Amino acid sequence: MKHDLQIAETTCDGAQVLAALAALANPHRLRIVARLADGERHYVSQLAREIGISRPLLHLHMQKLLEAGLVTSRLELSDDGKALNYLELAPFHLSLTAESIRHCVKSLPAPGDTGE
Amino acid sequence: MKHDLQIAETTCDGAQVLAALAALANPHRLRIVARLADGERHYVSQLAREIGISRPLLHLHMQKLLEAGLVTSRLELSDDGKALNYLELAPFHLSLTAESIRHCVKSLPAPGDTGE
DNA sequence: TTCATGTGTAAGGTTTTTCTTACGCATGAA
DNA sequence: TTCATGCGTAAGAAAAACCTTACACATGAA
Repeated sequence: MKHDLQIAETTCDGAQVLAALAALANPHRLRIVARLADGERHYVSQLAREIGISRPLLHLHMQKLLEAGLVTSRLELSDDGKALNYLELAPFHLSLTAESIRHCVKSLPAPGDTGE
Repeated sequence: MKHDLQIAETTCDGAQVLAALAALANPHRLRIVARLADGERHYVSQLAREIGISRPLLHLHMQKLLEAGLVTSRLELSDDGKALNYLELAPFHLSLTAESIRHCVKSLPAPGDTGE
């Protein structure tokens, strides 16, 4: 069985939780995720039109979702030879509670720490 | 029975979800929440010392948590007459999935909309 | 070739967030 | 009074996020 990206439950990597939160804390990116969850397949130019934002802007937001691991991308060749970049949701479940936060904050680098 | 601030499950106010995400998407604020969940009571000057940040900085982050409704504050008078501002966690449960996001994005104002 | 489609990214400006320093005001104790 | 504690907030710098415009490259079709 394939597991979802279970965030903040058992694994509890503070940095990962933080990345997911930052990635989702934006209206455009929430809309992107929402679209990608509608059962259809979407490539980036198409998705940009659907959401009503420019392609470079979508690319920027897409990048954050990719880096957080919430979205994956796959380049495909269409029938007429165009290279289409299809986006897919990485199934995730972010479950946050004061208690779960208390737990996963322990794995956060200290305030002045650079993580080295 | 008193309910938690159930975010993104049934209520699904897009703006509220967004506010909660933005409020939590910061390492200092995660630490604040974590501290407030340790069972002790904390007033702001004390909390700032515990976390290791300046009081004005804590005040700033505190503000975001207050506005998102994740934290409440209550002014109390100590035995020696000082006014202490005690912070408390509003019990919350943020459960986010692609599907739940798809649902609550519907209640988000349109991209160019100012919400009026 | 020219056009319409797709891909990416760099440069620059605006806006927001983040943080520090410096105020001002109140209290009780020394 | 002076000091240590608590409270809040304003002003300005620094950093990060956000967004637009413009570029470069590829393909198939007209």
